[in-house]
Amino acid sequence: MERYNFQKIEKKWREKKFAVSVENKESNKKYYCLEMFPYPSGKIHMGHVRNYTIGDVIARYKYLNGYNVLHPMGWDSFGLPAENASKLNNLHPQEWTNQNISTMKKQLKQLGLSIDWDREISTCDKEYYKHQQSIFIDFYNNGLVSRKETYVNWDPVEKTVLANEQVINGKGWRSNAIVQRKKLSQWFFNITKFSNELLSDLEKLKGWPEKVKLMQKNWIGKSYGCEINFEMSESSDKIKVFTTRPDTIFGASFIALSVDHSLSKNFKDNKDFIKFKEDCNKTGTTEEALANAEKLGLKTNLYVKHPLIKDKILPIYFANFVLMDYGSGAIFGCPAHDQRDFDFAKKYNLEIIEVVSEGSKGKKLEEAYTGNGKLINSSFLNGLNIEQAKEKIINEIEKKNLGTKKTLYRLKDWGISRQRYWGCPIPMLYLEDGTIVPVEKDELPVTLPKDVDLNAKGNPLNSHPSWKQTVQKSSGKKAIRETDTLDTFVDSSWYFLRFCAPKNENSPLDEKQINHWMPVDQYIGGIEHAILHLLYSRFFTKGVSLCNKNLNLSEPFKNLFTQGMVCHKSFKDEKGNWLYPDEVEKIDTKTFVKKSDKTKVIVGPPESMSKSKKNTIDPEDMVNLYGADAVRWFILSDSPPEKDVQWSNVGVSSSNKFLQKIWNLNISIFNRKINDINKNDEEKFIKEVDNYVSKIDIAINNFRFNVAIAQFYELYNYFKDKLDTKLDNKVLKESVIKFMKLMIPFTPHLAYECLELLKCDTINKWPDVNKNLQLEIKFAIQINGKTRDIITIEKDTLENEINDIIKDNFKIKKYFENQKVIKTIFVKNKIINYITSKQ
RNA sequence: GGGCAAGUGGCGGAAUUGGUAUACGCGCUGGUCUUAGAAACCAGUGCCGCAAGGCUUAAGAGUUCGAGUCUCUUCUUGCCCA
Repeated sequence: MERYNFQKIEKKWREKKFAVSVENKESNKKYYCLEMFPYPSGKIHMGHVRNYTIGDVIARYKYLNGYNVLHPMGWDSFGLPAENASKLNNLHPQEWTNQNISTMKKQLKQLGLSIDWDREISTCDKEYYKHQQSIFIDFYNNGLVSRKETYVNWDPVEKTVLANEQVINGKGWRSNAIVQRKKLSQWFFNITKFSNELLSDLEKLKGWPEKVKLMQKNWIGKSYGCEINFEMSESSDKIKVFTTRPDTIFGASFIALSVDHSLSKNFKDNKDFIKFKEDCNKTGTTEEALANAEKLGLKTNLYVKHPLIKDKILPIYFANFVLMDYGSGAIFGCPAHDQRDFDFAKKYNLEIIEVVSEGSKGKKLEEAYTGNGKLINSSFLNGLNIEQAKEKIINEIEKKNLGTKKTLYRLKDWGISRQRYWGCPIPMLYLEDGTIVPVEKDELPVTLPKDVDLNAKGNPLNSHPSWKQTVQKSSGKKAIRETDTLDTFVDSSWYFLRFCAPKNENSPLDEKQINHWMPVDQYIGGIEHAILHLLYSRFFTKGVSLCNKNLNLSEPFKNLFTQGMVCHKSFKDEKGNWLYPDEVEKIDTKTFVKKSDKTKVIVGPPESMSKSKKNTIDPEDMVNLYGADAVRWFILSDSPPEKDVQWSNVGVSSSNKFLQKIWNLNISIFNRKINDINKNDEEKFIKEVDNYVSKIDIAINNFRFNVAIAQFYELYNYFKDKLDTKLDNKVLKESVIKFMKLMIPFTPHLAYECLELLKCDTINKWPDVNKNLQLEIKFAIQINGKTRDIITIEKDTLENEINDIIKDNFKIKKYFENQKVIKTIFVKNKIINYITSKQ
């Protein structure tokens, strides 16, 4: 028997561009299957293999079920790693990126993915980013872009702005330098214009994991509270204070202001204040940094009147934990019920008045109490719970004209300026008269210059000798280009729209195609993008709909699936150096040694594959050794797709062996000689196979690929037993054809080869799925809730028939001796339970 | 500190959603074949017990004829937010 030669056969089908699932002209059902596109970092990794294999199973499954399937792929190809790599290798980011794309594309093709490569896009390609600039200008013209002075996380070594997630424990993620606060003029997308929609539309997303929706909800962070005006004690000036806990107003003991509060101008020449402001700017801007930093304050000589307690005055401080861009830049401190205020009050010896109590009176507070309870020491609020008190105090404040109810979101506008070269230039001009205007659309694209010094500190576009000098076309006025580039999250916030018509020259967004293909029916990617990428994409979808009335989109991704990571053991030698898996040799089940000198190796637990721990496995090596089908099969078989999977070379090797067995099963159909056919078992056999078809179909639909694969093993075992029976070869062959069709989404090369061999003429049609075909079932007999026997009976056997069947069952009989049955519970096709008691 | 998941053999995991716990795979053990090994094939494999049988889904309680599944308490792990 000829062995299955995966090298030869995978190559054959790859070259045929087999069943690329794009168009299926007869059908009008559409299905848009999208996996998160990769950053072209060099080579694909196992995470990509898992992500794209899952997507491919779905795309092929839907295609076989008669859908027109859009299954595109592209490259998220702008970003800092290209700049860093080019500094190391003296290679231009463009060339480095192109090389990586070409390597990774070859590798993806090896996996046999049903991707429509005619729609390939790359975000660093000016054919892509010119459209992005056009969308930016539309957003600008529709009030979705603004320019604001804000504090940013500044990395003093990299001389660049860091996103919050790039700040780790107050330090830059790359440089490890202590991050500073720096005021910069930045471009923003006004994502907060959609705060409420972004929150409420989450309810529409029935096909998203609850976990992701919850994370988004917390990120947007809607809360309500109120603004209260505190009158100064020495003048009629007022300070507007925002709070989410107006119920604690009677516990207020001080006012804290941001150093940027308008009142600070009175102190601009005060030495203490200048020093204090400098100190504040040494802290980062993340909530975590603010929470962990020591609470510092600077007392002023000013006081406000308490709005509800006659003759009570509160001191005013500047404080480092109050930020101008949250609320109004001023808070009232209620130390008893806010930990920051508590720390502050302890440090500066301020009054701590308890106004919410659990009931355990008399105890001295060791920390702020933020739990539920009843109001005390609060005049007309006494006795109410927090929610009631909030409502009542807000009413009272509004009635007395002291302030207003406000809804507040934790979500902030999206800062999109980056002081970097390898990104999409922001198409804005600064004219000599100080006005700022967008580049005119017929002047697009604003392309990146090729000759740039990446080793210069700061922004390379800014230090370029001539690039930023230009003129405004219509007026001929001299202008300076914006030298910041866009955050690369912008690039990935609309690529799914561009895939609908990637070659449309006239418009970034082809209305007809977008209205046809959108929303994405299934989006698949890592959980690490649960918040930002998905939120930004949702914002963009709403943004482009606002700018273009012919687009009617509210949400981009109908169904979302987040797959788990690929993990592997890590290895360290005795000195603590990380070792690659191929530097290690297995001696027995538990012992590993270093290949080179046979010294002991310490084995670490399975962890997400990472270059730093050297616990990576190169997918290309695996494909060369075991074949793409075996790699695909293994990565789907070993764990549910939403959970982490542990890579195992033994596992992929045994996948390869199983595929060989499948091949042998197909070959044996041709070698099988049956003279004496017995028709009796035929019906049962066909129904049993159809039952597996149904089970596998359900498993695929529910993304339970590991379960589907277990069913495949069972089905194979079932077939193997039938080879030696008197079953008609024709019947067997028809059933093997069904089997191979079910395999297409998982192992397309092998499946198509087998189907060709079997001369199947409905190659791209999924087998019919008929449910509940089983004729016989296993049935449990219980006595007092304990299973005493399992019998095989015809489906839908009735209770009295069961009683007859088990009458003489010796396993059961003894339990009825000296007992009477007092109750029977019968569940059709499942169990019968006899409850007995002594006679 | 708050929120959300999860905890099943030596390992990855399954269990039709309250009805046969441990499917399927890996590993391991024994056997056939082979000079030997690999591969392939056959058999076995939760724990205790010679057996009949008993026990078992992190631990403990509860609801139920019946709980891996529901409720409560505790412990452990992971993720997100602080």
